[in-house]
Amino acid sequence: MTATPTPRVTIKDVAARAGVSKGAVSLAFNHKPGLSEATRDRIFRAARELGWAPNLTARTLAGSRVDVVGLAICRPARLLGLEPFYMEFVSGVESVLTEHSCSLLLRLVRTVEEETGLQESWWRGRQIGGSILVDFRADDPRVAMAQRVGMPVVAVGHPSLTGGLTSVWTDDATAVTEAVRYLAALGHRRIARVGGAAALGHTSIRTAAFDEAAGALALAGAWQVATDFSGDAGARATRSLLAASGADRPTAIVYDNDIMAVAGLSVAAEMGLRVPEDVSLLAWDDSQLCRLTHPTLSAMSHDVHGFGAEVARTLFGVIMGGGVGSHPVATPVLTPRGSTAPPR
Amino acid sequence: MTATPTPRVTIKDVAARAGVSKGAVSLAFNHKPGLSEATRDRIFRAARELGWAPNLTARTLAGSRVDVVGLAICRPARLLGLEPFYMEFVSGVESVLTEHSCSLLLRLVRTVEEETGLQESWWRGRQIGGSILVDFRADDPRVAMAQRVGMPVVAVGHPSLTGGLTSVWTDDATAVTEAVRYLAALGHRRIARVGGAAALGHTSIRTAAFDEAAGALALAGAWQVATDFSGDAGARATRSLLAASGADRPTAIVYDNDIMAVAGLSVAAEMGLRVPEDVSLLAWDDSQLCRLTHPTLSAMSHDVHGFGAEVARTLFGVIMGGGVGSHPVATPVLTPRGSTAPPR
DNA sequence: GATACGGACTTTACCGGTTAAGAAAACGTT
DNA sequence: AACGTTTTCTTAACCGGTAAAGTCCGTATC
Repeated sequence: MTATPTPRVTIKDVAARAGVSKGAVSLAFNHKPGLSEATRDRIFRAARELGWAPNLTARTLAGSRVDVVGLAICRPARLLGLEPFYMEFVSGVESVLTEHSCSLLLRLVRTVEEETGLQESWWRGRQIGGSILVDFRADDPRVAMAQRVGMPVVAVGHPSLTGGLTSVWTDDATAVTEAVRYLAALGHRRIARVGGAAALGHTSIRTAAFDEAAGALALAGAWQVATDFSGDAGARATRSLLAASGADRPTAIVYDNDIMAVAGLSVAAEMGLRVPEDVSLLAWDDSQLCRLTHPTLSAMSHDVHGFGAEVARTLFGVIMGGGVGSHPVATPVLTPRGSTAPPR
Repeated sequence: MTATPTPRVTIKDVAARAGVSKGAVSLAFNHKPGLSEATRDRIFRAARELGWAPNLTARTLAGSRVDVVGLAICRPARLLGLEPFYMEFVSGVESVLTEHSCSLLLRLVRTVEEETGLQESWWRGRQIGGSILVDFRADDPRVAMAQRVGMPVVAVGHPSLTGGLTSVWTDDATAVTEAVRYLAALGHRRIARVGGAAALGHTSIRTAAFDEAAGALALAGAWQVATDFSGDAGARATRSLLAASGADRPTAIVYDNDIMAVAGLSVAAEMGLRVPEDVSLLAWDDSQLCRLTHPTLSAMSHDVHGFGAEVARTLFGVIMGGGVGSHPVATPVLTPRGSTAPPR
């Protein structure tokens, strides 16, 4: 297997076998007019016999459409494996790509700058026909890059962050407000939020919305902590929030993803606090995980798979030259389960 | 953004600006000898000024190395999002690919046949320089295909399944035996195993090993159930196992992944059984999840991230023309936590 | 001063397709 | 029968690089 001499079959071989020119084979395989049914058949038969399929690299170079879309994720590799969100998002994206016989070019990067360079070189090198941009931050360099080089992209994030790019987003602000209102309606007056990475745009949006909601409801206590989305960070944050006593301790905590909520659940148990009697917990994203814990986790439920699919569909629209604009998708909907109740 | 005319900068432009031929630019960018330092500098300066980087598609077509590796996963998109295993595996693979400025071409497929065709066309089309094959089953068609076309691949699976392909695998049989012995040593005589998809090769290996271990230890009861790896299936299986009473009920359950173990934990709680007093649970893979539950989950711990990294390293070896053979990696190691104890 | 040689580039022929323009045969018209 | 149209294919020029072979030139050798 070391350097097995692979006898690559090319269009020339097929042409020779069918007794026609390269051009004819190309016409046949692209279903273009200008060939008789008879020759078309002969060509396809020859191709089948030789087991030939057009070389996509050459096809791409010659200027036709590229059937690969890019996705670069800017997060340490180790952390990524722990987050259900991305895998589910990717699976949603894939579900649509597959219908179009399109593949996903995936790459983990360390910084936004690295991603910006990568995306640009993917595009310039015709490696991709378009790209999905995620994890926007304020003044994101990818906005200008995409516009400068004219790369078809879909930005996953609020329009305020994604500039003039076509965007697909969920209304995080409204969802946060709803979460807080729900807990307040249950009677909670001291509410905390364990947020995600502070650098991310959607984190700031949620943070601002939380502050505003807390103010509007005149809560007696409102805390916010930033984390890196990991379960460990969620556990630490929960531990320090619950370590306080009396009026300094929140009676309800909202998490920015579900892995942290699971961690919070376990910290509460370990500290001898009952959920939801002593403290209410509310997760985000709502992967299957939330239904597997005991008590089950109430969550701001969000169809991440469907979200990914919608992003992919929108990208195809953009690549085809349409679908530009801002595409809000369904706001996460509150799904009460066993981890939220009125405070004692 | 619809169809922005992109002024693509090519090697010709750079050559013109530097006042040299295309060939010279190519030499400079591939760090090949035959150019004076002065021209080299001039070329790089010109390239920088024009913001040029070599077009990878063209470079690939011209016959140099391809910096993309393939991975097709044969599983319904929806299910994939739920499994921590793959995301962690992918993140491990990525961590090594990134070092080599290499990207991953990912695609979900429905059947092994579809994957076989896809992999072959990726290879023939020079879309990839090599590929990672996962989820082997008996008489897998990918083995013959890879050998026939001479595609560099690394097969993730036991050599008995992967034919003559270079393989990276963990010793599932030994691990299962160890898991059963451990539970038996704690005093358990009735042990169940909630396994994965029956069609997968490593599932059969584990199933056989469990049977053998159960026989060798002359257990009073040994059950095995096949699932689709989902938490729901794990919950169902657990519920039916624990519904029995007395001598028909297992006192310990081994799961084939951790999501099912988490589900099992919650089912036990819901049925009023205490873990580990009434029933011991043992997870597999051991993602972060196992440390986030309460009680924490004992597991056959397996560095999935490192496993992915090793697979990627091996693939690079194969692509370079070496590293052929069978590469066993560390056997999952038993990590006792809070979910296992002697039966009452 | 003719010969050989090595360094610095340029030329040119691919890689495997696509596609515009051209040519030969088949067809319909008057 | 002469002439314009189609239909059916072929030719040849790209796409943007790589790499082997060729050219030119300054210099060391005898």
